[in-house]
Amino acid sequence: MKIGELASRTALNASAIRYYERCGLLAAPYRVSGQRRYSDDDVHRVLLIRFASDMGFTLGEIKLFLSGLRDKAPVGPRWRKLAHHKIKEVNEIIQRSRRLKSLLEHLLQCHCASLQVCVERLTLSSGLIRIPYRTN
Amino acid sequence: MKIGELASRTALNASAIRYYERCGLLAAPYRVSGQRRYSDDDVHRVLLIRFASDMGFTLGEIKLFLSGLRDKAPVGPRWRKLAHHKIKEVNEIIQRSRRLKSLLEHLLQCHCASLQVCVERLTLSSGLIRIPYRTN
DNA sequence: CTAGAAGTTAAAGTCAGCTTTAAGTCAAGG
DNA sequence: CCTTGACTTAAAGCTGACTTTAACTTCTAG
Repeated sequence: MKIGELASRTALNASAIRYYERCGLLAAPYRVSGQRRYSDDDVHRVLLIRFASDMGFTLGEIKLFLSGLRDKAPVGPRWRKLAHHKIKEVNEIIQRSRRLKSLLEHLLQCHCASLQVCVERLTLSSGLIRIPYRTN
Repeated sequence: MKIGELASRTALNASAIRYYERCGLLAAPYRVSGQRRYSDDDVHRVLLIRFASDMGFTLGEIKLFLSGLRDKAPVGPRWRKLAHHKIKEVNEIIQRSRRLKSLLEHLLQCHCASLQVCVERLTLSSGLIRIPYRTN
């Protein structure tokens, strides 16, 4: 199939697919008079990339993960390390999201005189905000 | 306090604080011979901004939220709408994160011959990847 | 008084992840 | 044959959230 079909099958823009190729996420496909031709395998690969990207992986990480997929060995140690690291990150995201959710829910149903008061009370008492956890 | 102290107290760069001011997230503070002077209230406000930003709010959203905070009325309908919308978003993030986590955990402990096989099995059978859910 | 740290500005740079543009080439239908 | 739409490239543009730079001024310690 040509790039247009791959694009519509993966709900991506053709330019995004070319971009992935430039980034080394997709191998250069064979061509018919200059035009790229793809297989069903490529559809799967692109969908996998998109999934990972939706999940918050950077293209660089995805490239690493996929290079782990190429060599048909069982899951290697470099790959495992990456995965463990990502699981930690994902756990943090889940925890922080839950905190945010309860903050928002409280703000929606509380009976404070004003948001100002309410947020102040929350942020001062719960330690939600006072502790800087940005580590970069 | 001067901008440097506010910056170190909030673990931000002074330039970020000036940027927030330019964006309308912080009011222009009073000045002593041209230099900005801040109060403890400003520390709280900046920490609140940083928290929200860490939580994935855009600066535009934070501006809206904070403008809701300024008028000392109880939580207004515009604010409530915003909060409801954000809760939905956060729920999605949590769900997707959980799916990613179990995918990663499975990949780490499964006994597939290779990652290739394992991922293929998962992505083909579970619907994890085949259904495009990017709606933008 | 003076060095140097910290403040000021506007404007440009950075990063990711694409998209858009410009200027073409190729393919398919009438 | 001609048009139209899909393809090609390199390079520039976009968005968000800052950071960096350049060229100053102001504060502070010795």
